[in-house]
Amino acid sequence: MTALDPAVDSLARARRQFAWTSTAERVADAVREEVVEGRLLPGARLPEQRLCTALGVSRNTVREAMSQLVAERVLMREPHRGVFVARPDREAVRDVYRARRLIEPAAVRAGEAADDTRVAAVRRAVDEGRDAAENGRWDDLASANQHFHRALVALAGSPRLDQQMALLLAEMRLVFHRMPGVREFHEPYLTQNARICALLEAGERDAAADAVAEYLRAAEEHLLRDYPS
Amino acid sequence: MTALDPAVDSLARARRQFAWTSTAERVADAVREEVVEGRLLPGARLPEQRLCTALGVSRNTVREAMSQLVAERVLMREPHRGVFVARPDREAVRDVYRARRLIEPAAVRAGEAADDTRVAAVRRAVDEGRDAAENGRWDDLASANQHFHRALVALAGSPRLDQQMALLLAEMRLVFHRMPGVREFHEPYLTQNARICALLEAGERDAAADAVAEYLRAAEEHLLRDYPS
DNA sequence: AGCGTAGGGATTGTTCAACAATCCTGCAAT
DNA sequence: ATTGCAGGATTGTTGAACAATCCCTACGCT
Repeated sequence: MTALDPAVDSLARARRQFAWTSTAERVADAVREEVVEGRLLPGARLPEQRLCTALGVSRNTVREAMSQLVAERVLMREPHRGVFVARPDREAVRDVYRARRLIEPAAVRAGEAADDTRVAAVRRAVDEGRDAAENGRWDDLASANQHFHRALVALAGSPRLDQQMALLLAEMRLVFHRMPGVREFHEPYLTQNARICALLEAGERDAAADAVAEYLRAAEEHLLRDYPS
Repeated sequence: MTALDPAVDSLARARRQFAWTSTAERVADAVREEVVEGRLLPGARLPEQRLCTALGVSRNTVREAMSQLVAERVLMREPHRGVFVARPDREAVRDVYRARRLIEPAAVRAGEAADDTRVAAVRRAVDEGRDAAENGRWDDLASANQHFHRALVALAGSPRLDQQMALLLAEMRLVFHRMPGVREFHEPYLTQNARICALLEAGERDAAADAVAEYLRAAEEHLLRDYPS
C-alpha cells in the first residue's frame, strides 16, 4: 500500500507542529509574558540590540518575533523609531469593549458547545477569583477574571473565537497596566461573575447573556471614568 | 516649549504609519493577493528562494512576510518542510461558520453604529452583486458577497471586529477555491442578501439578524454537502 | 531668548553569505 | 517490499554589513 494510513500521517504532521516551536515564537512568548505580567510597562521601548543580547538570539529573529507581537497589538511599531509596548488609548478601550459586548453575550446565548465541562470551567474561574480576593492576591484576581471571560467565550466552542478573545484580553491587560489604582478594580465584579455562573448552571442562558452585557457596559464605564489620554 | 503640541505630533506619527509600509508588508500583500485571487491554489508550496527571485527581496524579508500570512491562516507552515497555501478542512469550515454565525447576526442586531452611510454600504454590496450576476461575472459576484458580509459586520462600528471578519473572509476564499463548481455557488443567496438589506433599511434589525443567522446556517450546509476531506 | 540648520551617533530596515539541522530522493542491500 | 544509507535541496538561524532615518547637540543667525 503506497498510501499511508491517513490517520497516521495526520498525526505525524500534528506532532511536528506541536513539538516544534521556532526560536522567533519562543522569543515572542517571552516578550509577551513580560508585557502581560506588567514587567514591561505601556510605552516602554524595546531596542532590538538589547533583546538580542538578553535572549541570546540574532537580530533577525527578534525582528520576526516583534512583527508577530505588533500584529497582536501587544507592541506598536513606529517606523525607523522602534517598537514600544502598546499604550491603548480611550478609543482603543471603547473598541475592545464594543467587540467584547458583541462576542461574549452572543457566546453565552448561543452556547453551541455549552457542555458540562465548559460550564465547569466557568465555575472554576469564579472559585479561583473568590479565593484570590479572600487572600488579597489582586494580580491573581485579575487573572481569574480573564479566565472567567475566556471560559464564557469558550462556550461557543470555536477555536477561532477563542484566539480572538485571547488577543482582546491581552490588550485588556495593557489597559489595566495603564490604570492608576487597579489593584481592587475587579473586586466588585466578583458577585456578578458568581451570579452569571449560577444562571448558566441553571440553564438560563438568555438571562446570563443579558447579565454579561450589563456587566461589560458597567465595566467599560467604570474604566473610562478616569482612564488617561 | 520643548513638548510639541500633542495633536500635531500624533498626526505626524499617524502619517508616518500611513505613508510607510515595510517591504515585508508589501510582500505579504502581494502573496495574499495571489492566494485570495486563486492564482495560488490551496496546497501549493511556496519555496522561499523562488519568492526571493520573483519579488527581488531577501530571504529574511520573505520569511517575515510568510510568518505574517501564517498567523492570518492564509498559509500554513510545516516545520523544515516549507510554507503552503492553507487547505481548510471540513472542521475549519465548520469553525469559521461557527464564528460567523456568532458575529454577524450580533453585529446586525446590536448595530451600535448602524448609521445611514453604513447601511448604504450594505445596499451597495447588494447592487454590486446583482450587477455581477446579471453579467455572469461569477468572480465579481463572490467579491460582492464578501463586501456584503463585511458591510454587515461594519454595522457594529468596531475596527477590531472588522479586522477579524477580514481574516474569516480570506479563509472563506480559500474554502471556495477548494470547492468544485463554485462558479454559481453564491447565486442563490442574492435574493436573501436583498431581503436582509431591505429589512435593515426598514429598521427591523432583529428580523434582519435572524435572516442572517438562517442564511449562514443554510450556506454552511450547502458548502459542506460536497466539500472534500 | 528664539529659530533654523548642519553635523554625529545611534537605531532601524534590508540585504547577503554562511552553517547546521532537517527533509526528500534515489539506490543498493536484505 | 521494506530497510539503510548516501547526496542534494530546503529550511532555521546566525553574523556582519550598508543605506536610510531618526534623535540630539552644537552652532550660527536674528
